[in-house]
Amino acid sequence: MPDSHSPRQNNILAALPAAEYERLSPHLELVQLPLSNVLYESGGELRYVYFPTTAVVSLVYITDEGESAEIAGVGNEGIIGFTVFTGGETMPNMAVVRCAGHAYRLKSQVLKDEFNRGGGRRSGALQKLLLRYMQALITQMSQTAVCNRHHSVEQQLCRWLLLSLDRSPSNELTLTQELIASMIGVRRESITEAAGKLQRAGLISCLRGHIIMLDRCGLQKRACECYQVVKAEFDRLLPGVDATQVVEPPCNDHLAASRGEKRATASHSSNANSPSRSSRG
Amino acid sequence: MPDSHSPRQNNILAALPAAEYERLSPHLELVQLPLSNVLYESGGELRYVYFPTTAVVSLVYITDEGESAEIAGVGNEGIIGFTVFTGGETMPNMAVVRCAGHAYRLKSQVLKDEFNRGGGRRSGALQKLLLRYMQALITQMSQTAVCNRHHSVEQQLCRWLLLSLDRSPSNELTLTQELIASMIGVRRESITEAAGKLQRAGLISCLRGHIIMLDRCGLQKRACECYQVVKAEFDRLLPGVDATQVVEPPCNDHLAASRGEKRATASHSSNANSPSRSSRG
DNA sequence: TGCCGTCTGTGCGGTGGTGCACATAATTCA
DNA sequence: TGAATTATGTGCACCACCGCACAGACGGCA
Repeated sequence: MPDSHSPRQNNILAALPAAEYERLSPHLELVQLPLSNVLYESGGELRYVYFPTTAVVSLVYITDEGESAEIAGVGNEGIIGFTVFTGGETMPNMAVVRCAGHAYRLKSQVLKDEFNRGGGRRSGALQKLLLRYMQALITQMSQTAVCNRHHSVEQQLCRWLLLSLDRSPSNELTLTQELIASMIGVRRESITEAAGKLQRAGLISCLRGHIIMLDRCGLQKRACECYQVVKAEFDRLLPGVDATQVVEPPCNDHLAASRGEKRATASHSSNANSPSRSSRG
Repeated sequence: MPDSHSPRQNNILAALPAAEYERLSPHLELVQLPLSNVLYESGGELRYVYFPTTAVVSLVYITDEGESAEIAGVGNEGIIGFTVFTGGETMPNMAVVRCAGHAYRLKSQVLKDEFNRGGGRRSGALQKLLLRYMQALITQMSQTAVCNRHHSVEQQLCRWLLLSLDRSPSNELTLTQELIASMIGVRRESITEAAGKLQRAGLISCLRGHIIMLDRCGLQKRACECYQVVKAEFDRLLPGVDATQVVEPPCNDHLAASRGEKRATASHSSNANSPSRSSRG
């Protein structure tokens, strides 16, 4: 909302100790990211890495048949362009701006140098932060895979909206159902139908490219577990500020705040327990 | 086939320069991994990391409803337990042995120390290798997500078989259709049906817990692009030996060897090269 | 040899999502 | 102000996969 920008609005940059931040700071460049802007293409190298502040970017894969699917989203908690420090340079997916906003960019080489710097035997704080973020990103991708396999469009829509709104400074998203459909990887009509249900239930309100969240708790109740799993891992792994930018009742009354004693039913550490897939629903 | 084991059968260990290998070597411990053995549970910490040689391990997530889905597989090209060096320690998924075999294990702390060592300003070879492997793993997870969304059970079965056989020293897999179903995340009957088709087409042969590949090229033709994408990234990112252990005609005649000019359809827009002029009101 | 447990194959109704066609509502623009 | 454009809502036939029930088939073992 405020017109003032600071790199510290990005959680990774915000968590850097002064010395490292000062080294990067002169190279950080504020850029505006309009909706649908492409930060890198499938197989394309990155001249810059991006630290979103208010923008949200999707990692998207397009199949040979032209179908699309979002792999993960990146907001002010993360960075676009990890291939720069993992060393592979390119990826088979692309990065598209899903929510317009701002980001700070940095020449890839600058990040690479700082990542490998880690003077002495203690590795640098930036490296530690980026590695932890990588793990959080992996969790998000894993959950996308699971969600794509097992959960309904409505559940996925709820998860997607919540994860997007967690990264948004307001209760509103500016994007069309068509765009959401291409992210979740289903028909536009399927989103219309699911959104209609949520609307009739008073959870959201849709108006030509604007979606307003009216009842966060309601959305959480309809979302699949994937939302909580991802959010919990982000909160656990990533430093400082809660990803949820807007102040809101935490709504944890009915949610398993103490997640983590799930398995156990299926298998025990010893061995020979094939992961069973018992009942459905 | 040979009864002799060596840590160098794992590609990461094989690619280590002598000095680093010698440091790790005394701590490497050969372990046998029977089918369905669980290396770590959801949310469980790892006392050891594992470098598979002949075993193949799946990262699997079990939903609250008891449904399972494989996130990625790890064979002799990789390592189980990356959370040790990303710093998060635990993950919401579990690691299960999908193909019985051997692996070398290493105390987590030893790996952590070596990872962070990187004496001087050049980071260590192990760190470089592990980071590149992370990227390959991420590609695999991404493709799992895409595949779960858009491709048929038959296509996914082909992909899964190929990726498993690439890591196997023979043309045969020892596992039941039930197990495959739990990995792909579908009913056992769906696998039976798809496998039946492949069998009638003469591509594979199934006999009570044994699957033999008869026609690799035929499988590749029926698999979705995901197999090629993952394999190409593994070949590109990971050092040395081709993951395919068995000598086999490469079968690249009909496959798009020159992948990489795909995207474009969805969105365009010039790259975010223009620094925002609103950088300060 | 015959029994039994496990693995594989098959049929059938049900359902969630698809692909298409088209109606209606909001926004832009002439 | 009206027309063109874009976004959303709805109906319908279709299909892949599900859940269930059950039949055969193979292998281990007494």
